[in-house]
Amino acid sequence: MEERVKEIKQQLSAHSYKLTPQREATVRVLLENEQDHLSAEDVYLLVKEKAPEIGLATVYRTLELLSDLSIIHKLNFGDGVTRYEFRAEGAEHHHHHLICLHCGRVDEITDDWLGPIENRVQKEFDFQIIDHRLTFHGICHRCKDQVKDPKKAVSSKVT
Amino acid sequence: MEERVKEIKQQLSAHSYKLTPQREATVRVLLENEQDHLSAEDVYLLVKEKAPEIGLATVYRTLELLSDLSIIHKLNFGDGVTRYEFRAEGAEHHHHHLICLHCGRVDEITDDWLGPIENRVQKEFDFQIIDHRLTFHGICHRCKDQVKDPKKAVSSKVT
DNA sequence: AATCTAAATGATAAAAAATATCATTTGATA
DNA sequence: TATCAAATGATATTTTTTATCATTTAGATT
Ligand SMILES: [Mn+2]
Ligand SMILES: [Mn+2]
Ligand SMILES: [Zn+2]
Ligand SMILES: [Zn+2]
Repeated sequence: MEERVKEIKQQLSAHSYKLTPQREATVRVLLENEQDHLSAEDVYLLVKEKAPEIGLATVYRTLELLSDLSIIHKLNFGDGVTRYEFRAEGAEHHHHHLICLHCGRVDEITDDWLGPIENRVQKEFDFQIIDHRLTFHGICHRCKDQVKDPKKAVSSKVT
Repeated sequence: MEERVKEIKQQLSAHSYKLTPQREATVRVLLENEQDHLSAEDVYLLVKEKAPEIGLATVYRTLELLSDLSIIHKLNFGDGVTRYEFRAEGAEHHHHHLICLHCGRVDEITDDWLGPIENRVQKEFDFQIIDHRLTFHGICHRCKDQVKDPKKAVSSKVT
């Protein structure tokens, strides 16, 4: 935790940004909720608990900054809000997500399974891949017994 | 074109919805721009050209209806607006997209390349897949000569 | 053809998310 | 300690989407 914060401080200084108390509080909230996918509003409410004077705009600005520096990733699960998550250590690409249409939970595939497909894309489309987004929508293992007809679980509300 | 419209009319009636003039105009705009990925605002402006009296709310309602009936797909390319496209004939799943970070163009992979990965997901995660979203961000074949260092083309603005 | 009625529409208000503005504060450096 | 660009907080504004509601319409029923 402390090491991660220090590391981020260095990443910021490397680009001559300061790790202000507000930024540090935001970073800590993100680290403490690393397995979640928090929205800016989520982060704001959590940061307020430890730094009540922080403004929403600062949270947005900090998230944007961390995203620009590739310290965190911006995510969009099609529910109308941008979500954020820490980027794993050496992760080259976004990892994959499994979104349950029944309970809403989000699971992760942290290994990159797209290698072979990306080779095909580069070859067949002459498209140089920089990053990707892969999300599966379906029924998670926790819900499978409660869902009789999975085909009826509509994903049309999700983009 | 006429057959497609008639077919959609039947899909609507099957759920006791009417193909009103406004809905038909909207459907025609979507059909005439089938290879694009139009936003609601885009559709609205195009529909206005042939049916100037239409209201924006009606366009939103129509797009939502067509999406609920799985006649069109809702898309989110992380640029802040929801986009829409006709669903291909027998398409089970969303097709894949290649988004160029340099020119913004969107190309498509209409074949479903995710079969093997989906099998792994179902097996290893006990997750029953209903649909998926796969997008690649990178440099398209048209732009590759203009982009010296593709690694620098940042995708951090995109969710 | 005239009447009826639920569905659909258009205008517009409201909500929700994100960004812009600007006066004030802060923190690294001299 | 004084300086000053960077950062912040409050809040206005923009943008996208949804909700509300009075009015109109399409299609069924006489
Ligand atoms: Mn994740
Ligand atoms: Mn497409
Ligand atoms: Zn579930
Ligand atoms: Zn391009």
